[in-house]
Amino acid sequence: MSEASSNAYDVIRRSIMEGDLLAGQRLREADLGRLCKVSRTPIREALRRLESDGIVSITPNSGAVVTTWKPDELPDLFLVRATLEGMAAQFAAQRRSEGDLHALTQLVEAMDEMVTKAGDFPLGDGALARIANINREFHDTVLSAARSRALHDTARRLLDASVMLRSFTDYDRSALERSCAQHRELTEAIAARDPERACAVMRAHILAARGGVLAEE
Amino acid sequence: MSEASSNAYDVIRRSIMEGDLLAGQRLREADLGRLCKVSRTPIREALRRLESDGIVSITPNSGAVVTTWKPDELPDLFLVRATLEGMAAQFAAQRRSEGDLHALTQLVEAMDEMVTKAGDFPLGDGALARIANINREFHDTVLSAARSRALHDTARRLLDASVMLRSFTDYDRSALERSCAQHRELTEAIAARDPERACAVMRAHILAARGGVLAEE
DNA sequence: GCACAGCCGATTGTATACATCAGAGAGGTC
DNA sequence: GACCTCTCTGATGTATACAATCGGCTGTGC
Repeated sequence: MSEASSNAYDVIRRSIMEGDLLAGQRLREADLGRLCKVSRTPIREALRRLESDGIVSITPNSGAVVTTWKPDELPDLFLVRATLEGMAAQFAAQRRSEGDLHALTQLVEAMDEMVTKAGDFPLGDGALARIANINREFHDTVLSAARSRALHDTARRLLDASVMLRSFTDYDRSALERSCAQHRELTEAIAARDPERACAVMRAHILAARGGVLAEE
Repeated sequence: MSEASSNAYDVIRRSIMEGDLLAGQRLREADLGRLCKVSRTPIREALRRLESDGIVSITPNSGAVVTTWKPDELPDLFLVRATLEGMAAQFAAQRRSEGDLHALTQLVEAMDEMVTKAGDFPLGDGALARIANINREFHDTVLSAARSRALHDTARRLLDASVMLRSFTDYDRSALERSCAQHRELTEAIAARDPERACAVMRAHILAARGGVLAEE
């Protein structure tokens, strides 16, 4: 797995996260093999890992597709995410290092810049993909700062699933600015080692996204 | 994956859950292949799935071992589990079917019988493995009754990790009886469609197990 | 006696060939 | 014309052969 397999895993995962492969799309092993320039064996291992990550669904003897979520499953998804990441924010406020804080601050700045300097709305795919990527890294950094293997491994799956939904797609300027402001406030709470506030801000932040997804239906 | 691979997955998983393969033990592909009577290919796929399930750890070019948990990781593990399964119990109280209730009742009866008719303590491995299995099924049934894919998929990993710890190992009679009583009370709360109580009982139940694990150190 | 380099066995990683299965499409029957 | 069945194609599932890598052992030099 040292090279071909983990490389294939990264390539496929990125393709899904960045929206090149859309939900429901069929993933043929031979095609992916050509894409990653390896044989089917490491591709199959990558697909199995992605399945357990929850972003690919495999039907025996039939093949793999990018995982789809039914609209009525989304409220629970975001609620569970809000609970877990809220707990992570709480722990992060208690256990963070200076390095964590530095990383969070940089990610807040980067996202702020992307949003404020953004041109006309709706944004192009490139800009949205970059913003989504920064957003994902921010949340992942909070999860790491919580210093809990159980929490990190568990919450990352849900974070990935949310990013996959591309619920940013038709975010308008005000929604993105609110999101930035919440990231900034969360970073402040973590910097101030205020666990309750960090938890509350994170919950509010994710439940806001939940509201946005529900409104799309 | 229709046959050999999923079969290998089940065999290895059961072996770990039932304590035949202990934490930290090396899992050689060739050995497992002989055990399951298949070639290394499906074994490798099973191991990759088990890794993402969190019960096997794979080091590239080095091999797979049964996942170990450091003592200082356990409090968080049980706390996250308590939160997720508490939420599941809450949803189960709201969304359960009559079938769910029937299954829970039967599992409570089965566990009760195992514990009350149990002979001298400490119990033998066989009796403990059966009790652990019923316990696992009970919790899994609650997760299913919550009717939430995000919650079920997420919480099952932590449940498996807890079962793997075999924290029952030196449960005495009183601890097992308390566990049974809590299962019974939880079933009552779910039957009565009382979400807050169901959540509270589940949290108390899991945090009791957490206390037991911590006391072992 | 100790440290280090190089070899060797064992194990994992990858590619390929073959077996098996699901689904689409043609052809036939009612 | 609708439906059923059969075949056939393309994909996945498995086994095996080969390549790459790791860890321990041995033997040498100091």
